Amino acid sequence: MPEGHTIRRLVRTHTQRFVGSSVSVSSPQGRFARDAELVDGRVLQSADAHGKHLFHVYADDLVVHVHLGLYGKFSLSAGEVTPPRGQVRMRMVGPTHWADLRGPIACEVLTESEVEGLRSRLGADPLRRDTDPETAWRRISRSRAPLATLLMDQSVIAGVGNVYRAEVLFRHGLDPLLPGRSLGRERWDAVWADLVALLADGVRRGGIHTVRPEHRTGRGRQVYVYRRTGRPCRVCGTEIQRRSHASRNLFWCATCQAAT
DNA sequence: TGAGTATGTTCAG
DNA sequence: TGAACCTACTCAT
Repeated sequence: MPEGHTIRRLVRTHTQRFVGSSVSVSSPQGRFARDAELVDGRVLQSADAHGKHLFHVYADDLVVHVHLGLYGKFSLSAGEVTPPRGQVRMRMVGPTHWADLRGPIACEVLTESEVEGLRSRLGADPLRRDTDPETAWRRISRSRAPLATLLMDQSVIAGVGNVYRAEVLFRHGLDPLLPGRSLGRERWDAVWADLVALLADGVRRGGIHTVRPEHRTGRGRQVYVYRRTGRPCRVCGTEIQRRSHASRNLFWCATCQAAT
């Protein structure tokens, strides 16, 4: 699930397997071929992420920028490099491992200054230590837009997607349609702290698990409301609701999330 | 095997 | 607001 935690895990993996080594970069599919030539054979200096954006920093001010979008996926393999299967946008071959990227919405080479420009348009990232949540609070506390819109706005908070949005609103009993400026400072502080903890947990576990121990039932997906339409709320038993909000699915419990 | 659906973003109208 | 991008998974047949 490519929300912020997925990208952060890629940073970790790519740092372990490729950083410090010369990497062969190619585009079997062809759509990244011209840019791949710019970095092919260079040493990967670092990997980084801001929200859902992934950056591979090579020597000479060249950065591969990847955004997975809805479908994008990296695979990682060790040992013998096999012929590409399907549409491989970018292939990276390091000394011990190789990775294939399929279906991203963005895969391009940028300069450091272009990366700065891109990052300046992104909001606070709960997974970055250097992030400033005050910038997000300023936007939210002045906005008439509903929390459901603000939480998914990458220029407000970077890295939160539809699953974390639905789950964090539930965990704080917040009506998704509550205007940002009605939230209040204390509740915002709690929501932000929870996002930091939830995304960090997602990085550790490689999946989104948001249900507190006292509400868990068996195994399987551990979420409160995301894609649980019509099923009973884990807390109060009310049927989980679904509606389309700005062309995205929004899930919530009308009983637990009635707070105004 | 095929239909339906999805975690995201951008752009046209 | 809807289409496009173009991949993988689940479920029904």
